[in-house]
Amino acid sequence: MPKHAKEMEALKAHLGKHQLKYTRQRELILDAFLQQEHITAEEMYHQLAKKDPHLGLATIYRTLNLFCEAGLAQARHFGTQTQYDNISHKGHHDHLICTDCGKIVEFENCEIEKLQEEVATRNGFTISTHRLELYGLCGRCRH
Amino acid sequence: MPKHAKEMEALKAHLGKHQLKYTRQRELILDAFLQQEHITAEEMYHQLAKKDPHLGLATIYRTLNLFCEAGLAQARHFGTQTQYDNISHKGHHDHLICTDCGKIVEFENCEIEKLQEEVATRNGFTISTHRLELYGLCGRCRH
DNA sequence: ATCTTATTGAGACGATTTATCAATTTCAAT
DNA sequence: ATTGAAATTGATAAATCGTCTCAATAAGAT
Repeated sequence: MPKHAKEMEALKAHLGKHQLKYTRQRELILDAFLQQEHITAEEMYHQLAKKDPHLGLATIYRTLNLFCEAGLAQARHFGTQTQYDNISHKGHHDHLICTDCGKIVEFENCEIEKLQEEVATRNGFTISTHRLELYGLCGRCRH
Repeated sequence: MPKHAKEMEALKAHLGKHQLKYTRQRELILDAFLQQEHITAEEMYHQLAKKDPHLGLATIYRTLNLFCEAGLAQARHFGTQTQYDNISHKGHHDHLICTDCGKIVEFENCEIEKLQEEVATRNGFTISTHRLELYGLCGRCRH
């Protein structure tokens, strides 16, 4: 049984529903993508540079956007680049960031997420992912 | 007394501290900016196109970035563009963002903020600001 | 008023992403 | 297995967004 059978089925379902085709390139990109928490198109391009067949950068972009439409990925614009987040790893997108030394601490808090759901429901939204960043000074930099 | 006296003072304080100058352009852009919840550089460029003096797009970008450094604005990347959020009266700015149509709903939730403080304290951080974005589908786009 | 320094506007530039298009591949129907 | 219509690919051109450059101008201290 392949490593990412569940996600591969989800992709195939989406392809079938939209008269799209299952290609070797899409399989390669899916495999690489599911091993990451998040990745940019450029990073993936270099990661897969040596694979056969050779993958063009345009194909990487097209395929990552396809994953977004299929519900496997979510694009997030950070700085000048676009990060493609792996939805199946979701839940760990929260960060404490020290504005002085740049230190980043990851955390997860179920209570906050419950409250987020409440806010979303109250506004008619269905949340697929979120991003929470707390900026401040870490213990060492406060002195 | 000018409409945005408080914010203008905050800007002047920042300018003074960094040997920067208070120009007619910066005043115009500040006035326009404070009347918005959030705006892109391009939108502001068109809004101010008829003003005297004429404002170059580069100046708009430079000035909005200056506002970020001065703590009056916060940049947020959505879609292909950068939104500059007005954080001058609200100390924070939380968003529900529809990933389909781009609709943005603003909200605030004291309980979430209390929990954020707890997380920060537990990790030795002192928070100065934060960013919370919930991504998903709005009611209209869910069908 | 003068002088130093920051700022401006216009356009060049750089980085990222999308559009174009001929050649190739998929896949359903023979 | 072969065929053939339709989707996909890779290379590159083009578009988009934001920053950089630089000569001219404006701010503000002396």
